[in-house]
Amino acid sequence: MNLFAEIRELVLTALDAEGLIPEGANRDAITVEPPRDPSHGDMATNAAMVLAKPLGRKPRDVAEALTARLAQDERIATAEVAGPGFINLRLAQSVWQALPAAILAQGVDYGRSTLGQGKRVNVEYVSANPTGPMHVGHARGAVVGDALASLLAYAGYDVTREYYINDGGAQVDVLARSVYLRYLEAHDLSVDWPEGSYPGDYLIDVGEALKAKVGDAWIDQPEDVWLEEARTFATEAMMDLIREDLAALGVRMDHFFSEKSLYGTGRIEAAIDSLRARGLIYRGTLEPPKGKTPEDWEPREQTLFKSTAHGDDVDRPIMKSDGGWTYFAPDIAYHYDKVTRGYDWLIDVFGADHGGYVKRMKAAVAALSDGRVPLDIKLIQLVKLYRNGEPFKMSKRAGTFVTLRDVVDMVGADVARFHMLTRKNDAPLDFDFDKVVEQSKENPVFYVQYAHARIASVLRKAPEAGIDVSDDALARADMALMTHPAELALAGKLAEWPRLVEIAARNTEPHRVATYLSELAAELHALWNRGNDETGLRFIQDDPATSQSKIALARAVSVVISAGLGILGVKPMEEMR
RNA sequence: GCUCGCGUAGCUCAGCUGGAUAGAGUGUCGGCCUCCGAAGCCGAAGGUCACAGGUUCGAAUCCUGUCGCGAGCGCCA
Repeated sequence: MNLFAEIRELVLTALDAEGLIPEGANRDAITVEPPRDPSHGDMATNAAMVLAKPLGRKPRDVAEALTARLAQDERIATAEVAGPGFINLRLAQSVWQALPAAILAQGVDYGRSTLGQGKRVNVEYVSANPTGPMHVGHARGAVVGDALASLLAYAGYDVTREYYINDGGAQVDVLARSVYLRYLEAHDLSVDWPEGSYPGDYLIDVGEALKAKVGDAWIDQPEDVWLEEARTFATEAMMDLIREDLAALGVRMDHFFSEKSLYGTGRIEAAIDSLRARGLIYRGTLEPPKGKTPEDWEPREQTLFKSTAHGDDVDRPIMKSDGGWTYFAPDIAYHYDKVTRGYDWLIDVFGADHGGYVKRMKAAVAALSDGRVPLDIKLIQLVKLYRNGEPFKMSKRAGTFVTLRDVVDMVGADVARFHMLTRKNDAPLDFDFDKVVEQSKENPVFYVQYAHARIASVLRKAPEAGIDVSDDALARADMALMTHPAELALAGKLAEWPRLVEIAARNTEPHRVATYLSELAAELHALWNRGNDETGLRFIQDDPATSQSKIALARAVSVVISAGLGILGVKPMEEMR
């Protein structure tokens, strides 16, 4: 149920009845939205201004004809022409009064949309290299990807959450060698750590586990004896670690896809052949990058993907001079796999440092799907850490490296998640360990939770006054008793929720949910405090029937907060003392 | 040099796929607890939406250019 969509249908019906939509007019351009200034009414439509030109009439003439027709509907209290041709609508009081009951009947599914029409979308996120525990930077990508997936599911898409394991490249060999050194240490042998290895403490346990598994069989043995097995052993251990980190943050994947599974199975070759069949693979020599030529640059013939055919700036190599694939080749194969699995839409959530790969990846998917499957890439900007307002310096060497687990241990998954969703993904994020747990209104996590807890407090207290506050009873409350403009305005805010969901989903911007929840919480707090002076606005009244009508409104607010927090992956709090 | 992102109140940021007088928090100043949770609320003050053009009924939003900040730029993922 979406009140804005309903009224928009009403407007379109009225326009048709008046014969005001000429052949070929763009109906999609006609909108019904909340006016920025509440004094303009509950909703406003631009219909007259959009249609004036194709009709060859003045906007105000069109508007007059439309308002006359709209005013006949019982849901419309007043319809007035304003400004350059806006039509401002005020809805009948009964429309707002009916909303809380409708929300209580649907529960957290109020706001669910059919926008996605069951289309299948694959959201790939995190995809951290399996070489160590996840750090804060990964955490933001994980949270944004996870919330985006939930948002799209809520908006009617069939969503798959997927993690691409980079277990095929050279960094996994480095990992395996590092684990081998820890294995030797587990046997009390002293070792040298070469430059570029992973000396992190987290590998000590892995070395011990390896010792328990193979005993002393690998001591003093050459790499070809142990490397392959150590690689498998190490990546599995790292993925266990990563899975635990994700679980601590409340992130659950539907599918883990192994890069390694693409090698030696013909799957990379198949993907490249698919491109070759389209005439997009060739041998050639690239120009050096303009302006800044690398010192060791020399012209070299390579196997290239003609990504420029689909919008890239230069063609990209897919094969190294030693005959091996570049990292780009398995990426192509992986996305080819996603395309062949029949998804209608692909979304990749990458760190901002991968910005240079956006165009080539889009080009690859466009080519492989013949433009059928859109690929959207969300780049996640850095997280800047603070402690009490002071920048928090991270250094792997000094051991002050902040892991995802550190963040969860210090502030909790809910606080971390909400805070990381208060900003657009392409804006840097300040994360202050002290401020995010502060209990004040400058902390949006707290502010929203506090609103929910206050309502829960009312629901606990009301039965003492003999008021039945079960959802069933509240849904049957006599809402005609809820008449104060401040209350009707709050119901109006609840009416925006389904619309907000669709806007956020269309823009793939889960942070809009967090913004909306802050606004909703602010209106609840405002109404609450008005009750200090105007006792008639308190939720608990002497008359049980009046109480029920007001509590039904409050309960509807908490339902919407729960629904919104659910998308963000945050648990609503019943009390905060 | 090229590509992408960003530039909105002193500070941190929202801003509805183009709408009316651009909004919050914070900071400054002034109010509100005998009262459902004051961890909150109300009010005042604060703006050349980086700059210059363009598109149209209408631009913070779309296009072009300029400036500033960040990231990336052939066998590393």
